[in-house]
This record gives sequence, C-alpha cells and structure tokens, in this order.
Amino acid sequence: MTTAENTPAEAPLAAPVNFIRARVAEDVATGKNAGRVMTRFPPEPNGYLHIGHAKSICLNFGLGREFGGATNLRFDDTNPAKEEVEYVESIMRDVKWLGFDWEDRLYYASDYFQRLYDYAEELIRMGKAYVDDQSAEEIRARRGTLKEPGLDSPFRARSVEENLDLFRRMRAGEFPDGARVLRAKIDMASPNVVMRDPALYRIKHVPHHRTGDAWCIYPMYDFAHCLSDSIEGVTHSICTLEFENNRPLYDWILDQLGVFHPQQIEFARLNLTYTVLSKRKLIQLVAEGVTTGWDDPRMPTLSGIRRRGYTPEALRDFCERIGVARADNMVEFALLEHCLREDLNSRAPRAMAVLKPLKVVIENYPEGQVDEFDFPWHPEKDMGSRKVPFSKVLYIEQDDFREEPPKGFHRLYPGNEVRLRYAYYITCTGVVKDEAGNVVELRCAYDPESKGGGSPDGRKVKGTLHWVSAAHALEAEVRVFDLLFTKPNPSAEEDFTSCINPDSLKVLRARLEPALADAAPGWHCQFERLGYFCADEKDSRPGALVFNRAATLKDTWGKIEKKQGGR
RNA sequence: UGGGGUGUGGCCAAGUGGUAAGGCGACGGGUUUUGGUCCCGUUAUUCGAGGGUUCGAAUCCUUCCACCCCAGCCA
Repeated sequence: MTTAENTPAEAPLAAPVNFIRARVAEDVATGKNAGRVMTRFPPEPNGYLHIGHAKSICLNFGLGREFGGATNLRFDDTNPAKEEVEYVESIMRDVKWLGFDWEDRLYYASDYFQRLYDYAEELIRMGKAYVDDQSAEEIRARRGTLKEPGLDSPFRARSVEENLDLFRRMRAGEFPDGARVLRAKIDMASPNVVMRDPALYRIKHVPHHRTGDAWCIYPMYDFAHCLSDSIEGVTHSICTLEFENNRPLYDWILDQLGVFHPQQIEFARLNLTYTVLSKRKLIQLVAEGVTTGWDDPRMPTLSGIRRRGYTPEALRDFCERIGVARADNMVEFALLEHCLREDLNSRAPRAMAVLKPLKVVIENYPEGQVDEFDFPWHPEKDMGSRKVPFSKVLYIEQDDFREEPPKGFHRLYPGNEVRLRYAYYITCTGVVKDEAGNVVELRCAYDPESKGGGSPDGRKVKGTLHWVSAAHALEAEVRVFDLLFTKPNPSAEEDFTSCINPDSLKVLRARLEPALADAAPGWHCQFERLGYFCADEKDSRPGALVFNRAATLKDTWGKIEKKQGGR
C-alpha cells in the first residue's frame, strides 16, 4: 500500500468544447488537409515547464488524440546562448509525467538548420531577403515607432549576388557577432512593426547543445518556427496570444516559399492567482535562492508541483476545467486545489499523523498494554487495512485541545468527551502545564466499552480526533507549504519579490503511525483531518521520512473560527 | 482612427437572433467514527456603456469606454 503507485484514476470525461477544438473539427469535416490533424508542443529548452505549459500540452496532445492525429514534441532550440540539455531532459520528463507520449516524433528545430539555411538562400534568390550591415542600434533607430513608419536600410537594395555572397560568408564565420544580419524584405512602413523587414538570421559564435560548432549563424524564431511546422506537416500550429502580431510574418514566409502552410491559432495563456508564471521571474526565484530550485514544491513548475504531491490526473483535470479562450484570464488557485482534492479523495489511502504533538496519558488504561487495531486504508473504497497500535501514552494534535473552548468547539477540552478515531472515547480529566503555563500534557480517561469508536449506549460524541501511539510512533519531517506570494497578482506589483510570503514553508517534526515506515518516495496519502501529503521524491527514504503537504482538507471549522475573530 | 486583440455573476466559461449551460468559490441545510467526503438548496431580469434594427438581441448595426499585445540580432 505504501508503494508510490496508488490506484489509477478513472478515465477522464470527454473534453469540453472550445473554439480551437471547434475549428479543428470544422477543418476535419470540410476535408482540409485531407482530414489530417497534426499538432506540436514546441518548448524552448531555456527553463523548466510550468503549469501554463501544461495547458498547452493538454491542448495540443489532446487535439492530436481526439482527432486521430498525432502530436510532435519539438524543441525550439534556435538560441544556443540560452539553451541547455538540462532543460531538454526536464521537459521530456515532465511531458511524460503529465501523461503524454510523442512516440517516435521527437524533433529539434536544430535538426532543420541546413534546410532552413537553404530556404533562406531561396528567399535571397527571390529578392525577398537581404543582408544588412547596420548594427542592432542602427536598425532599431530606423525601425520607426508604433505610430510612425520606419526607414529603409541603406543596404536594402543590394543585388542578389552580393546578398548570397555575404550570407554565405556569414555562415562561413567571416564576420563577428552582430556585424550583419539577414533580413526579410517586406515593408518598413507596415503598421505592424513585426513586418518592418524582420531579422531572419543573426551571427552568434556560440556552440549549440546539439549541433556543436557546426553553425555560427542561427535562425530567428519567426523564420524557424513556421518552417519547422511546415516541414513536419503540422496542420494546426497553436500558440499563445502574444504571437498574434507575428502571424502575418508566419504566413508571409510560408507563402513566399510556397511550402505546406499550417494554420496558426492563438489562445490566452494561463494566469494563476498568487503565483508568477513568466520564465524570467521563475529563473529569478531560483537564482536568488528564494526557492531551493526549479523543483521546489512551492514552484509552479511541473517538477515542483509533482514534488509537492500533485498528480498528473489532477493537473489534466484542471486544464480541462479552465477552458481555452482568447480573453485574458486569472484562474483562482482554489480551483487547482479542488482538482487535487477531488482526485486524491477517492484514491489516496488514509493514515494518521500528528503534526504538532500534544502528549495524552490515558490514566485508566493498563500500563504496558497494547491494543492492536486493524484500520481500513480508505473509509469507502476497499483498499485493505493496516495494523495500528494503541497504548497508554498517545499524541494528539495541539490544535485539537483548548483549555477554554470557543463557542462551537467540539474537540477536546477539560471535561469533554471525544472519540479517538476508530479506537476509544476519551474524556479530558486533567491538564499538566510547564512553568511558563503552557499545556504540555493531558490526563484522560477512556471508556473500555467504546472500543472501535462506538459505544453500546449509543451516546454521541461530536468530535473525532486523529492520534498516534507515542511508543510506536515514527518521527518524520513534514514540510507544510503555503502560497509563495501574499498578493493575488504578484506580477502587478512594482517588484514581484516584494510580496514573497515569508511563511511559505514550515518544517515540522511530526509523529506518524508505524504502518508508514516504508512509504516509498512519491507515495500519496491523506493524513486524516489534515490534508493530502506525499513522501518527498528527493529527500524521503524509509527510516528518514519526509512528507510534503500538497493541500489541506477543506476546513469548515477554521472558517467559522476565523469569522468569530478567533486566533 | 499606428496595427492587432478582448470585454457574460467573486474567478474560469458555454452561448453565434428565440428569451443567460456548467465548474470553482461563497452562503444555507441534511448525512457522517475525517468540522473531510457525499447530498439538497441559494447565488446574473442580465451579458463593458449608450443608441438603433427586430415580434424578439449577449448574439445584427452604430457610437463610445476599459483592458491586453507589438518598436529583441528573445521565444
């Protein structure tokens, strides 16, 4: 039971409609591309995948699967200065973990460098591209502004022969970085700035993680992406809204070259409350040591979320529920939590753990006696059972005792009777305090007749507490996480780091029931009444358990107490 | 009038001329050996605003307003 793999989730329901699905369905119905559907997920390997990428992955792979097509994984690796194999590997790991399979269709834009280069020469021969000797600053100065047209480059009218010669010499490494660039010859007066003779190739004497020193010129995104899509026969090239301005260029390049023309479709990227999802900001969190790395359980990266204890099923469900549209959005974190709870409620085994232990001595329980109970792993589903020992000295949660109970509190307080889950009823008969007045121990009396957690006389107790036998308890580290930011939209702040939550991590020494002794890293369970937890995939091992809290359970009492102005 | 987009309840989001789906959240209530789960109910006379067309408009026309994206040799 404590192995990492829990009961697999049931197959997800049919995906809801959205405008992209509708459009693809229409294309299939009208016989466009002979009814063929091919999508791709095209990450740049310059960072870890985050939950925003999950939306795109689910969309792209979902479309491929739904329409009997296929989805490629293609690394958009056209900027060697920023890309690394570590990222390539993490991306493949994360996509697989999310539950998608690119089978034998693993591609890299760098695989196409020669073909791309050939296309560039073709454009030059058609008089549609030219080599510009201006510096980056000069080009910028002549680009014009959003409201004013740009000026033609003094090198715009070069002959095809000269352009070809210069471009070949660029490729041969004759010029230093930044000396020249290949530009498309479109329209410097275009109201769309993207169309003002965009750069197609730049010189970068930087080794590439896959092609090594083979190239010193690299294609720009706009040139590489559309042609890579075309080469792969992608029918629907789905990307986020900010690329909408680039679509005319995407279309222009493909039209000039007369090659297969995929359809670019844009959708609104995901924004999540209390988190940041821009690569720049995530890199900053890692670089500045705000988190322990890309896979810190507080990070919205897929590796962080996985380590936190989220399941791929929950994430896929989340991606279905948020929908796909073109309006800017900000999805509440509560929806993500809901998806996890819903998934794990049905499949996670239950266990007892006390996070902040308070010692309880059952005064009328025989010294040295041990009851060994057999508790089900799940209250409704048949998941078998485990042995749980009960003895004279126990631990309960500090939060479950109040010397002076607030209104509506039906846990333990002096004179009150509660149920220890599945075990016995106990009544608090005394409180032991230290010199400072802190409650350090409770004296209680149990009712032997209530064994199993019910009583022959049928009397009701309102509270049921989780507990652990002190002598048999396992000690474990439990990491309790909270939101990384204190504001719903950190990106709206002048400096997003100004609202970092100083209490986003609390490390506790908890006591666990002994059945958890050999919980495997990655194992999920519910600690009864506390939340869903997962044995840390990196740091936990039998004998030195480390659990992460993925999400709390819904807490009605906490809400009531908060309203009462309680602590 | 630089160009391109978007505006439906607190948050997502269906709806594409026939009289506002669904989910999350919130709020009530029931069940309950997890104050969990589950169940039941409530939560937009109104679709950014105004004007118009129509028997009928969130859907069509029109004016206006708000917000987002674009001036990397990043993607």
